[in-house]
Amino acid sequence: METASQPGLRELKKQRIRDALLRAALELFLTQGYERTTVDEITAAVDVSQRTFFRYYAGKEEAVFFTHSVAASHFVDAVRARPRHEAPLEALRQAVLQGWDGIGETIEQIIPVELHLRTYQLIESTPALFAAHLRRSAEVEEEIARVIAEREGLDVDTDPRPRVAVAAFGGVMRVTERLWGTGEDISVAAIHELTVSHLDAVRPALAEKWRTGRGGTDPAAVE
Amino acid sequence: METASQPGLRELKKQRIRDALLRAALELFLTQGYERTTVDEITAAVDVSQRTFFRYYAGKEEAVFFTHSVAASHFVDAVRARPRHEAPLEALRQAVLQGWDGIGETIEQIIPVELHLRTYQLIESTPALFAAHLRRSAEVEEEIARVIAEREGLDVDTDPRPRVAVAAFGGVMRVTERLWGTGEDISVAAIHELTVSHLDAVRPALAEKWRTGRGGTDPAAVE
DNA sequence: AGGTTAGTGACAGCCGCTGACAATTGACAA
DNA sequence: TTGTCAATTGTCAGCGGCTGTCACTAACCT
Repeated sequence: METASQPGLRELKKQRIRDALLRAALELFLTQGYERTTVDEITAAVDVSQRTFFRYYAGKEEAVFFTHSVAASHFVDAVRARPRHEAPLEALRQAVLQGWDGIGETIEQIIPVELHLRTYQLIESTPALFAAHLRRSAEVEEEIARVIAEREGLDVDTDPRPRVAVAAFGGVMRVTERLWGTGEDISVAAIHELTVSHLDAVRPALAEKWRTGRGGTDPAAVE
Repeated sequence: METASQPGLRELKKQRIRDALLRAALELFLTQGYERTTVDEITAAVDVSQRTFFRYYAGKEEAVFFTHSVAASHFVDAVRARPRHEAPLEALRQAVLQGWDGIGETIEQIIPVELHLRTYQLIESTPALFAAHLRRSAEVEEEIARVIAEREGLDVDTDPRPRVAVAAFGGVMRVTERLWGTGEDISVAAIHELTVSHLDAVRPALAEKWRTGRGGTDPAAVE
């Protein structure tokens, strides 16, 4: 139950193993593929027993999403920190962009950012991981919906708008991630740009008259 | 390679086994829970070998989503059949409602509709199934996005609007399903009503000024 | 009737994952 | 330092999902 006072040899060892397992797992997943990598291979690379792996991570899946969990909670915090005068969609937009831009500082303490960014490619190309990713995203969205409801002084169980807004936003974020993750350029700049252009396309996309504003670079179309 | 010409004894037997396995599986899943039901239990109930189950269904998961696949392709067809003058969102809305209202005729030929509707509760309460459901939905959405793009004479890879519109719409549909599937009333009427109210809440939810239109029953708020 | 082929059962085996227990090793006090 | 206690690990056994293989049975076709 210690945080940063006296790491202790025991705690240090644990941290080292946890980290080694994570790196070994990700590296193997990224080179051989997720399914083709067995837990035995991972533990062999770190020289611990298979059982030990499962003591640190609930399964292969959890290793893949370890850094994603960190990023997700940063995102939730970012939404909470947005000024109240911002409209919900605007707050979400800023929080996401903020999350991406700060992904370096957030993740680098655990693993090289590049490794983290590559996991998106892995996730998008591995059905089982893609499914898990969507499920996790859904959980985050439920949390965000409650935050938004609180911001606006609403009850999530009475007013559908918080969940609806977050669901629509989340849907767009996921197509954005997918396009980015299946493309070649996995840079932060690329995801930032894609996010902006997709969010700018939301209102035009929901409008009746698509023939009006062309493409996704038209900012104030409709309404 | 036959369709409906001469069923043949062989084909009949296969159909009987496929159906028996499906019913047994769903019934067991719904009574004992998905994870707590083993394939051996399912095959024991039908009196075939475990191996045979895997010859008909890729896994337990596929059995759960068997009828969902049928419903999904009906939905895609419905979108294709919508008149071209309808705005994308309107076409999607009509197609979904149409799909729900006709779910009886669609599914009843395979299993009792009630069994199908109950699978939603199972899916929403089983993380592994929920994840799989989201993944499948994402696949359908990609297909729908292409249909919408074609309707509007656009290129999905150039204009972000088709995917964005479908993603936002899909996100809302999934929160709708979730609310419905975790509630008590799993009637078709209930999902129809929830769908309508959530879709009506989309535009208000994406507006800047939430303080204006209250709740999700305000039809023409904003814009 | 008899050869062909589809479909099944039986068996072996891999892999993810879990429970149980013994062995090891760090933490802490005498 | 040394002994005790508690935390961590390795080992072993086993379940369940899933797959490959192969012999066997039963439907199909002439």
